[in-house]
Amino acid sequence: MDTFDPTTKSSRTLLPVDVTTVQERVYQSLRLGLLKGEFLPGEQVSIRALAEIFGTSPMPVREALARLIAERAIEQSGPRTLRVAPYLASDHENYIRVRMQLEGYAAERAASVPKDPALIDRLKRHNDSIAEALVVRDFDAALAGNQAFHFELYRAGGYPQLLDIISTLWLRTGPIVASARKDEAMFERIFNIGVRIHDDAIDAVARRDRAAARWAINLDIRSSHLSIRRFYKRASDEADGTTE
Amino acid sequence: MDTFDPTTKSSRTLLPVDVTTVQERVYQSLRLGLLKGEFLPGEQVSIRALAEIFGTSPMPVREALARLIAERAIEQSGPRTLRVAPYLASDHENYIRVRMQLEGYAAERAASVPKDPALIDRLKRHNDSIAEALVVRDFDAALAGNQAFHFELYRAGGYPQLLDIISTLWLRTGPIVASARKDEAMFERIFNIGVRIHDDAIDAVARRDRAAARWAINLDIRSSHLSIRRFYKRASDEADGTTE
DNA sequence: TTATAAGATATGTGATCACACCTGAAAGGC
DNA sequence: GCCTTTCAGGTGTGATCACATATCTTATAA
Repeated sequence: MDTFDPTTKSSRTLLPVDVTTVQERVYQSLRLGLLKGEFLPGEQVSIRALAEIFGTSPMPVREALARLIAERAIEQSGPRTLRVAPYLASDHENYIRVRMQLEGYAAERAASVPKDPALIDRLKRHNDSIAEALVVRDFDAALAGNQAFHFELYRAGGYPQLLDIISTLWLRTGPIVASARKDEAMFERIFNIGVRIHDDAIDAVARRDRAAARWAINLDIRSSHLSIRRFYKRASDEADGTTE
Repeated sequence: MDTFDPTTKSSRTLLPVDVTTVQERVYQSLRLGLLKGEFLPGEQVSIRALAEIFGTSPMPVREALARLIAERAIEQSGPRTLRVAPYLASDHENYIRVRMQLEGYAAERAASVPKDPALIDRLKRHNDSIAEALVVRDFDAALAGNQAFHFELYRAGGYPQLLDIISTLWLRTGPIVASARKDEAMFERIFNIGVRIHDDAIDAVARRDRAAARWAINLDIRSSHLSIRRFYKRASDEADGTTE
């Protein structure tokens, strides 16, 4: 057998090269960008412009965008125009309700799993990282920590399929939440409240109290939603004021 | 103004031509095929082969498949191989649980909406169409009627977003359910039971009994699931028997 | 100065080609 | 006869080109 067996030559320190497809990397990059708030809701995107940024041909971008369109993170606003899903008050309200159902259920599941001290520890660390990010006003890190906390919790429930659906919902609402960071004071307040609610959620999981876990997560979703809705309401009011 | 105004010339009887994109039609066609059971779970699909069937270039098929991959209806089983999502017992079990959460919630919502006799009438018609299809053993029609019934119900809940998520779940489990039709006796039994459960669901909606509506839909999902799981169990047992 | 029209630019969509790679069967050697 | 090798066909992937059309800019005329 003259084939190369990586296990016998592990001393070589040759790391496996990134073998994923270009399209996949573009997709992941766009996905991360959407979650980090690098795109504004309703912002128009162009295949060629993105291809230029990524340094690829338009082809991989096209397929990545096709996937994002299927996930409703990108939408076709016209015959030949693509844009990030915009903020629509009533639509967003519905997404929040669905998220409460799904994420509440996932939290319930996480709380009914056998006790896992390591899980509790990881959740606490994620939550601490949010608090630490807030004191240095690093909102990118706070956002990332929040996401890490929630998905750590949902992953504990043990449904990869459920996690999958939840993550597409985060992708849709991602730009909307992230771009509310323009109001730093509000953003800070959201996360300060969030950290406390997360503590309650951690307690609930530690006590294996399913109802309390669901309740905490639903409160977390709803409370941040209320602030964000107010943010967009104010923004649209101001826009009305300046145009007339 | 020399532009053509369709409203002033409506007497011409010229119907608006289908202006949708080729990619969109291919996508819808594949989607319908998956739901109708024209693809087997785990069946390998090829871009070029499908393009030949549709009479297009590979391009629109590529993008349509990219969308279906994002919806997890098609998956990449190898470096350069695409296939319809296969049946995996544990995965399917999880999908059923998620479906019960989501569709149960949608049914609950439909039952809490103001009374709508027209809705009840449409639901009854869909359910009758299943029963009628069964007596002539038209399983395609029964499958379509079942789908029409469920989505009519969920649509009544008034969450387009929720409907959207549910429909992607149906797309994933579609080939699995549809190809169980090979066992006609079992398929007939599933739908005979289903029709009765649907009656209960209709009653629940008419009475605006949210809990009963959720219970009926969950029973419908679970009961058909149990039969289908047994079908695949038997199929894999037989496969084991023939190979050894 | 304003409104209209014409041109330039940029858009997604579809087709075609090139490529690396995997999988199959057939041909060769033991 | 059985194993190995080789080669042909088919695969998704990426790049490039052509096209119709929407949008924005600029020039022209009132």
